[in-house]
Amino acid sequence: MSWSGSSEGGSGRRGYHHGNLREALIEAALELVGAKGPAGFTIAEAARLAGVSPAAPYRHFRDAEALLSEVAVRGFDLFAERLAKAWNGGRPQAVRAFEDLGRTYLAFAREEPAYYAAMFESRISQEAHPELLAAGDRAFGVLRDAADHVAATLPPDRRPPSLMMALHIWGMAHGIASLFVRESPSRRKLPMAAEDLLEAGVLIYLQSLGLAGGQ
Amino acid sequence: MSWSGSSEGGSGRRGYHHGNLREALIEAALELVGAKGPAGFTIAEAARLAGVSPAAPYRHFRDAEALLSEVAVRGFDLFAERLAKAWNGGRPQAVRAFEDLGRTYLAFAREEPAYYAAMFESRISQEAHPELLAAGDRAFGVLRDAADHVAATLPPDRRPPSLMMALHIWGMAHGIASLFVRESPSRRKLPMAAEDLLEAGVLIYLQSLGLAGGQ
DNA sequence: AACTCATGTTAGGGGCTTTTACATGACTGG
DNA sequence: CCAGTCATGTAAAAGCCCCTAACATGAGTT
Repeated sequence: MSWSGSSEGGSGRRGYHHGNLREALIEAALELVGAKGPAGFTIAEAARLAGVSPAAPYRHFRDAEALLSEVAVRGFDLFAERLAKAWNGGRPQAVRAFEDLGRTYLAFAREEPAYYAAMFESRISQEAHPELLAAGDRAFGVLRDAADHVAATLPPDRRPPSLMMALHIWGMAHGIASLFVRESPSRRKLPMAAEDLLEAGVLIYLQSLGLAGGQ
Repeated sequence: MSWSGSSEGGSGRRGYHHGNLREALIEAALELVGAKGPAGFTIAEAARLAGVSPAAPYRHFRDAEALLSEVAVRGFDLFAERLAKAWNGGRPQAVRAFEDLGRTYLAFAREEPAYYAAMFESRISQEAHPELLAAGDRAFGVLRDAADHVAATLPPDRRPPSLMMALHIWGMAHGIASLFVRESPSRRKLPMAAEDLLEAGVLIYLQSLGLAGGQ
């Protein structure tokens, strides 16, 4: 047989060796997780999508969890990048930029369900994949810095611990994302967009700390 | 062979027929989910724990998801019960009781990881199991009522929409539970107990709405 | 041109899912 | 009391997946 000729579907192969299997598998995994959730993804099917035998992936990943973990790491990196862009060093207005961070959090969950699922819904043991924890920390670091920056606009005697602020906002954003943005279709209905819900929550929270909320 | 005699380990059987297989399977599933996460649970192993053949569970549950869904429903019911007990109609002090609700949320995630995982980390399609959605709504109803009650202590002109309040608190509680209480061992370390983190967050939030926070 | 080794393949053991046909025995009405 | 019925169990089997081992290929190196 040997379909070594040409006409490959983008991430195809050119002969016995694929040439870029590792990347092709990551792409395939992302696609599958997006379509069927982290539980629906299988190594065998990813291999099928990449056009190789079911055993080939094991040359590049110890097991299915390792592949999923790589997807999650990339997700965290992309997430951190988007968050950093939204924050933009707190310019032009720190509080406003802080709120944008929240919108961006939810937008990521909404627009990148596959990454989001791999990152937060795939039950990967962090022990076995320390780089995952590191990638997560990089993403949280953006939020942490932003909280620092915002807190610093207050006089020292009324300044809250910025780590606590960051954790509160992260928690609310993550909770709203998990409950109302992600999850299967026809999830619980909200009377408002999740983004607006979060923005209101963040505003109420910041107001309490003495940080003027927009108006 | 026929081990139909006596001496069963609690959920044993007494002959060809188990006698209480449905319940035994639910218990087994709960145990397995607690030990290995929703992904680690299998019908075959639950059947093994119950002492029946791998096909027997299908007399009681359409498939693995249906069994897991039943576990989740029971989890939501237990959750609602605990939340209602913590709220206790808002007595003796509404705001204080409201904070207890938050502690109870996290306590549930901490003390009932198996139920919590089945409820929130098992990716069951709500379409296929509408009773799950209903059970979840019953639990959220407690929070909703509490928010109503707390909001009503404010004069109408400064009264926030109680549904929004409930959603904010639910989101923060759920986010903190998901990020810092559940998840595998050695999860991200916090500088404080998750319960205290949440309580602080709720206090800050309520304060902003003009609801005196404890002191 | 021969060698080496990363990267593929085939084959296979073991496990899970779910269905189908069959077995058992608890209950029920004559 | 006894036969019939049906819920609930079992065994067998097809299909899929995981992961490993032994072997094949061919790209890059010397």
